Amino acid sequence: MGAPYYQFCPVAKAMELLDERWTLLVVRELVSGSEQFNQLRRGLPRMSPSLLSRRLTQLEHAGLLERRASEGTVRYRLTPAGHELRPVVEAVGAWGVRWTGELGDQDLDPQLLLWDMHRNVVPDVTPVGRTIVGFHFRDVAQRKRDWWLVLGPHEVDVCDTDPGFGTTVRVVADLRCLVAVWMGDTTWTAALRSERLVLEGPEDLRRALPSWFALSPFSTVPR
Amino acid sequence: MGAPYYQFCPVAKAMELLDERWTLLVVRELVSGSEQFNQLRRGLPRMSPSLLSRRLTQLEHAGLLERRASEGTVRYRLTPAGHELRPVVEAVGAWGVRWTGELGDQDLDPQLLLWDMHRNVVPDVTPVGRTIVGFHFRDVAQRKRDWWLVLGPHEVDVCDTDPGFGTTVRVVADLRCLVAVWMGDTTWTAALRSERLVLEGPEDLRRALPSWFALSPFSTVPR
DNA sequence: CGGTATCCCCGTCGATACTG
DNA sequence: CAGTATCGACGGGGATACCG
Repeated sequence: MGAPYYQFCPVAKAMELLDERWTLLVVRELVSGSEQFNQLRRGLPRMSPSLLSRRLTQLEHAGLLERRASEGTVRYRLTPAGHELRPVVEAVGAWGVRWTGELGDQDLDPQLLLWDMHRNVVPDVTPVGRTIVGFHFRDVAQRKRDWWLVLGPHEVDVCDTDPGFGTTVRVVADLRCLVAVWMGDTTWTAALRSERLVLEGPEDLRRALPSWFALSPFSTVPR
Repeated sequence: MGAPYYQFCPVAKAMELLDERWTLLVVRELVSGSEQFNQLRRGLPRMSPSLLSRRLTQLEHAGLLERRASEGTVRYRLTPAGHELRPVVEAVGAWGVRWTGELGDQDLDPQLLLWDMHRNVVPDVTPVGRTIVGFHFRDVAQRKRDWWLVLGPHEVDVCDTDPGFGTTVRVVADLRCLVAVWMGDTTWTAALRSERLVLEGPEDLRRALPSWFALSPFSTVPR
């Protein structure tokens, strides 16, 4: 599907598929649990829909995923072959954590952070009923400064406008700092102590909030 | 160095480097022990020298390898960061072995096979002194049909013309069959029994020859 | 929600030749 | 041995608009 290398080496044969731009990130999204087109888009905001569509078709033809339409929505699910790319994604990510260096400001996207966090809310640990977590990123441009996570009993939603239920707890932070916490480069505790991250709201909820989120799967990679 | 994804995800940051065409194959060659420019070229025959040069520069700037000139030759060596890509190469290759499907005729290059085999000759198992192993691929075009491996006491050379010392043992085979043996998709025994591979020469050497070569690192991947 | 349809540009890559 | 130099084509991908 990609350009051939004309080598029998399995690394070459695999990379004919995987070295095309965006491909492994699409796989990452699928491995992370996204199934619908627009879910994938939210995890890949800079990818054009036409290219996403093409990549999904390629992956389907390569036997890595199955496209299935049901109940008015289309779902993309990894096949066994696709699932076995998880170790590849993990190996690449683990290497990235260790050797990729400081993140540029360009890499710090609040939407991506919230999208990642929303998938990693720990059920049964969040308060009963609906909880609204507000986020305010002091160092980000106006338009992308404020976000909300609506933790419902059965699902979590990301909003870029006030959902209007009132905010239960508020996280005020430098985006870079919250990303560092999320990636495991620092801890909630250290971030709070440095005051680059502040929690606002009732004391018990402020104390509890860090436990509501599992960190990035790569936060445990030693560095 | 590659086009940015504008994501803080370590998979994305890593793939900015690794998703460019040829890059991971260059790393594979370095992991496999090649150090000099023209050694790398032999493992990447379809890659233009200018592109190889560019990739090496990129990898150097990314801190994955060190370029060192000594005694009139230039050597490229992986840094610790580069070495840690070995698990990535292995994961990609293991997936490739399992899910990449049948090889096309285009992928079967005798030169690459010989180059791979020459790096995996087991020392202390080959006969004392100089041994010449001839290869004749029945199903390959005239020009690339005959090859020789010169097993010396301290090095192994690949030749596409008769080195002229006389051939000790000769392997006559379908290229696809020998590749299958090399990749672990079949065994020397099965190949010999099927007569798609024939050994010519003194009986003791014919018996011993399979033990002279370690198979591809991916031959042990279960499938 | 789940995509197509264009359109154009720019950069990558491939091919080939050549050099210290 | 270890690369540069040059050049052209092509096609991947970004952007945007639009549709069922």
